[in-house]
Amino acid sequence: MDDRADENPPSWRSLPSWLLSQTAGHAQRLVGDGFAAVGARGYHYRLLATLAEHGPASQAALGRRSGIHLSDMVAAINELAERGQVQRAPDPSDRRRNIVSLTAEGRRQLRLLEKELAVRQEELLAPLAPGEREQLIGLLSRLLDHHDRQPGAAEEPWR
Amino acid sequence: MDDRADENPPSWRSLPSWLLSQTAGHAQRLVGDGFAAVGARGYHYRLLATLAEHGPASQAALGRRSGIHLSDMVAAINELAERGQVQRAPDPSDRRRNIVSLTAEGRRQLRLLEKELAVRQEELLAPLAPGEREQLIGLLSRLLDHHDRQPGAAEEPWR
DNA sequence: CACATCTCAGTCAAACTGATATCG
DNA sequence: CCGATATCAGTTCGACTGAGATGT
Repeated sequence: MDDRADENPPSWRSLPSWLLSQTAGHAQRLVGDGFAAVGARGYHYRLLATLAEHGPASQAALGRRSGIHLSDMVAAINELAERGQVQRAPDPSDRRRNIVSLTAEGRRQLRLLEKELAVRQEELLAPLAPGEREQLIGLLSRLLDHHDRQPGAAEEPWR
Repeated sequence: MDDRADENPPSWRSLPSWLLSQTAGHAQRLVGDGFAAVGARGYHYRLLATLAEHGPASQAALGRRSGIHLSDMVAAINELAERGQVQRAPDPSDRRRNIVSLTAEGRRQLRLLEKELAVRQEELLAPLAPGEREQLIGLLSRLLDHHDRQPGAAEEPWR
């Protein structure tokens, strides 16, 4: 009695914040599916990539660099260790620490993940021409830089 | 012994999918804070806006138009009803249905939310010039259109 | 003692699944 | 019996909080 062709786009559909969360949703689904196809999650990739870039590190340092919460590191590292992609070893010079390092298997997995990632970025940006992709990346980068540096700026007289 | 100035940006920071989810995160925080300042959530706004645009409707129809899951509608409508912003009444012509409609209070709240929303969009896009904002909106709209129409195209032979 | 590190347990928000009762 | 509607209960995922044990 009431629907079918009552699909006129809702008023909020062109709000920047809405566009961002919706496209981000699609992006996460695409990339998430890609990772899942290789039995991984996004944070696994971030962890492996961080290890490849900076070399072995304690869990705390890894957390700082990869932006993964310390409390989630335990489980994440366990998962990677079960699959033989990383290796945990006590730090002889500081017994509080576990030194986490990439294994050969981990390097192989990272290459797989990077391949998947590239495919999915392509899928994500499919409707855009090369120049437009650059534009988008540039605009988003500026937004991100701005808001990463101004965590809550202005507003409150802050304490 | 190992960090401090080891903050060179991670390799994935310029991936479109990463930029999207990070900026979307900031956007949701901004908008969410704005709504919270008036005691509301995002889905409250969507509900009120949908009612204002299409008029009174059953919960099922509301769900379809606002993109809110039926299973979440009960709670959402309860919350709005408690605040006197919407009103539930049985549909005389179909006793399965509740007809939900906006109250005067609901219209007032909607105006407040729209004002907050505008302020936060401005904050979100602060670093961009007017022309750039249009560019961004255009590019994101095209991505969203594309992926909304191709829910997962190809792949599975669908059932 | 203050502080860093690792671990575990629990919260929260948003989107989703499944089951049930009711009604047309 | 099929299908839509409303409700309730539970799950998943990510990001986060808090508390603890251990070590420097």
